[in-house]
Amino acid sequence: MTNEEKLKIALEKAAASLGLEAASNTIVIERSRDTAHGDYSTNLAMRLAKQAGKAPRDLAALLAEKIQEEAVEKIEIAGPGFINFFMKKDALQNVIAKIIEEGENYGKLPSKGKKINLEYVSANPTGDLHLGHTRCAAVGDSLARLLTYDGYDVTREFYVNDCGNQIEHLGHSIRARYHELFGEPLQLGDDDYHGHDLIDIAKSIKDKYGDKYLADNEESHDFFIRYGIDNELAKLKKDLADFGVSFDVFTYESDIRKGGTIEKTLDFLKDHLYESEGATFLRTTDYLDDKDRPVIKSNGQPTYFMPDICYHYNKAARGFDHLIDVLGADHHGYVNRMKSALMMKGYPEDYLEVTFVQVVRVFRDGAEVKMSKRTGKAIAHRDLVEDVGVDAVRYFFIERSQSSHLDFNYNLAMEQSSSNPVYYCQYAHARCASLLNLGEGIALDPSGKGLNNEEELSILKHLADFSSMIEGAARDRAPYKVAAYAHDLAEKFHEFYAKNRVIDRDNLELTSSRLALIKAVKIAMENALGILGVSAPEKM
RNA sequence: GCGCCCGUAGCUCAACUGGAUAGAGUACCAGACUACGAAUCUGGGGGUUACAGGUUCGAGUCCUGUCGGGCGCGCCA
Repeated sequence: MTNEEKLKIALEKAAASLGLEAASNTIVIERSRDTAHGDYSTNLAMRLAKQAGKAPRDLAALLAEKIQEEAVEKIEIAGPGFINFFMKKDALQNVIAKIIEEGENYGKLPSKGKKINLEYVSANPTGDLHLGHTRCAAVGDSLARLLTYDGYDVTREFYVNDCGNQIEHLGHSIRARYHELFGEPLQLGDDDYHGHDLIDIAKSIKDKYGDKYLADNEESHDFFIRYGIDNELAKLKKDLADFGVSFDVFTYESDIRKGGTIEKTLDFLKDHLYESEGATFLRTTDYLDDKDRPVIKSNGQPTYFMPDICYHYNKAARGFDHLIDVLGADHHGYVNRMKSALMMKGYPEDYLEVTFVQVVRVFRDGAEVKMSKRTGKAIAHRDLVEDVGVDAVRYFFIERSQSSHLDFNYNLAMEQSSSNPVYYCQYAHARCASLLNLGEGIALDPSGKGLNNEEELSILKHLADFSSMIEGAARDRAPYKVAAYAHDLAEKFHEFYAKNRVIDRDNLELTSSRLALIKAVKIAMENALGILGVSAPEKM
């Protein structure tokens, strides 16, 4: 049981003994920001003051008297009525043995027995990844690792849109480049893809098949599309894999559509459909939406929304307890219509959760670079990773809450890549490794004996908070909190290192304790960086 | 015009979901390696939390309005 839980129970009992009602969810235990305010604090007395008909400070004193909890060293009343808890040190020191024993599993929470489907990136296979995808990939992948740590059974999924207009344009664009290679003038429309990567694809077709597909017939039409999708998807997979991002399942829209799924789904939804101006609309306003949405265009073709409904029904049918989509914030209008569609099939409103990743605005050479796959002007994910490195890029995109807008200065990122805070964390890890190497042969003492100074206690407290940090970060879908934790840990370690000598051959007892502490820090750092998808090097 | 997100130090962002003196990084200034890695540490300046009201013991956080920015507004995806 964590300290927070112990204190909650003790407070609940204390309140009850005074005849006050304190539901456990109204009891908030916080880590004190200032060490002068002890280890934990609660505002309970202030919240119950009205109910008790007493001044907050007086009530706090009464509560404090009634609290019985062994791990508490002393209690103080402070400020407007805070109750501050000072915990006994021995419980804190146990954390070292626990970390060393559990190793890479330290901080992992027991299985919740719940399956989550997490979909992220799902970039269309029509061109290279840009920095918006980079942020979604970093956030989605870290979120998957974080939720796994928190005890969920996570399936990582990528949805491949291999149907529709964009794909037609892809096929047409490659065909145009292919014809260009045979000396014909380039014929690209406004809606086609102008990126130069398609030239390489066209060249590879010419190398492999010569002039076989110059004829304008159905076979060559389908060939260019198929070849384009396969090549673009292979590139996406490689770029993501090089970025440390992988998926358990790739679901193709073309597979979803097989077997008349769209027709069957329309039939299922028939009570929610109506015709207007030749098109078919879904009455999503009966649920959460502010407008009804077209599912079949007046030309008889389904809109993008229709197969998306089928896809989400498909995910739901696979037995997940919860669905999470990580989407760019420009899709926010999409969430209510999809939730509505799921509710038509009987799923609760919160079955589908959408985590939005805010747009990245990119500045280079003082001007904003607008995202555009068509014109090929956007900054490519691959170029950034090559220029700055995987660890620095991942840290940069995970460091801040994904819900905040991010202005990304490309020139600055290049200049500052060597001062990226990720190295601060990695350096702490490498220092730990170095110390453990130097101290090889000295037995580690994980009892925590003799670790009493300010820096040591500060590290111990932080280490003990690992699990509650995981819980909070997972609950808030906030991998950036793991980055903040890693940075804090590094800071506390560097501070300790600067003020204390670890290896002292004349004091082996303390050295043994400190080396065990170092070992624990190293493990915690490696686990935290692992969630971020950042490496933990032994040397730098 | 309507809806969603946002506005915090020169810049990029935090603030444990309403708590105590609003914190980090970066940039700038001044210090610290003849003992374990200076990719580090110590100290300093830098704020009317866009603005104006309101709610209460307490507001960067909640409510209303104003200003400013981004995104989205039935047959593009």
